[in-house]
Amino acid sequence: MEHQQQQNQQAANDIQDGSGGGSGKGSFLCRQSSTRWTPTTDQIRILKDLYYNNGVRSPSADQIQRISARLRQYGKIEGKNVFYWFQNHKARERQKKRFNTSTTELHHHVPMQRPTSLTLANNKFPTNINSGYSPSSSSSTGVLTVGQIGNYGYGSITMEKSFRDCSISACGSSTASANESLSHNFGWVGIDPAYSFFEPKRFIDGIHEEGQ
Amino acid sequence: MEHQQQQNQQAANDIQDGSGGGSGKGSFLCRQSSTRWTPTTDQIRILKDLYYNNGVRSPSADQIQRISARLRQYGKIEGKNVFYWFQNHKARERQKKRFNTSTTELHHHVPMQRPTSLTLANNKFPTNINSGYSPSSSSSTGVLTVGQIGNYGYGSITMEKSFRDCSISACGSSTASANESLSHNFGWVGIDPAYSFFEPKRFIDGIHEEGQ
DNA sequence: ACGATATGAATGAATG
DNA sequence: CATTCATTCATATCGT
Repeated sequence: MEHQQQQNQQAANDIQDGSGGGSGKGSFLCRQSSTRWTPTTDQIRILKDLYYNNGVRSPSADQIQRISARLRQYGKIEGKNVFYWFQNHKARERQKKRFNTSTTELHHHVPMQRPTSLTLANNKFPTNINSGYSPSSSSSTGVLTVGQIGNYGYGSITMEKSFRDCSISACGSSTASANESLSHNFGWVGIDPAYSFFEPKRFIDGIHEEGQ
Repeated sequence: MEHQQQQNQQAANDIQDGSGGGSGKGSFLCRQSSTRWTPTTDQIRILKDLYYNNGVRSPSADQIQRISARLRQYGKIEGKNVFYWFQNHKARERQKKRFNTSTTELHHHVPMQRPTSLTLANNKFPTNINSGYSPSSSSSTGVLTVGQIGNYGYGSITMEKSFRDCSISACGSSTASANESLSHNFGWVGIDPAYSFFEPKRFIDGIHEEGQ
């Protein structure tokens, strides 16, 4: 994300122990050969391309097959990886948005349906996530228009992070009003502290065993 | 926290690294200090308060907004910081507990990178967060905090989208092989407008193999 | 300075 | 589609 961290660890493909027998995760050097898919840079690039430049959000099973087949040349990959990738990418995008926007007026769905494309003339649906994105219903509507997507080049997808700003507001008051005591005025968090009752699950710490 | 280590260094400061000429690590011109959020003591205190005294473990997006807004008084913070904080705190607590639980001679296979048993029994409960305020029985002084948020400097977070993507896709053609992304027609992705929906379950299920 | 540890951030995989 | 868990990377800090 902000700054790719483990993206460089697997620049080459063939990360995960492609060796059939194995599970030789113990191998030094190649860490991560464990169970989880480690996308290569090429794979990620293509996935993002599909996501941002082609509006692919929830590819159909069929598309997933094709995509994974295509990505397989850059490294080991399975259909589910593609599936999860899109799911996660989309979910996190939305989630982040949710963190930082007010909830007071949350309109759940803006019934904005992306044109079934094929209009190729004025077909200019949001090319980047910043612009209005089509909420729901983007699921595999025939988005692609095999003909031409136009929009080559990543001119717009560069949302980057654009560091908030350099202003470092002090917000002094180190101890000024940092006195939220607690147990009483947490209305601002949304929990209801007014009653002494509490959720057994939450408080009884040693019990809720999340085996999972 | 576990045993506060940097708790004192940024007591009031205006968020880490005033840098400027600091050299050292920052040394980036305007880059408001490091890339990563460094919670202030007040922020941590409140977070722990919520965690231990109010049972907040996985705040909803809604709560995250409120919390981060509230914490912003004490320093720069974004929703994702709160989100990650709770995620991490919960996860690590669980991790530690895991060790503790299997106190039996589990010596074999401890893939953990850091047992970190050092601060184990120190602070896993509401006992003392650090500051000297009394948690549960805080005589409910009219704290009022919620009512008026100072909100000094930045009224608007304006944190753009703050997304990933910067990593590779944009212009860095690392391996040069995957060049079809931009100048390609994605016909290979297939456009199956007809049946669009796709059962994840079915797909995932049949996919769960592969492992080799 | 280094090495170890604590912890913020990211993301694959699941589950509801 | 939302949430959560597990893992892992990255970096700030501290101890020696």
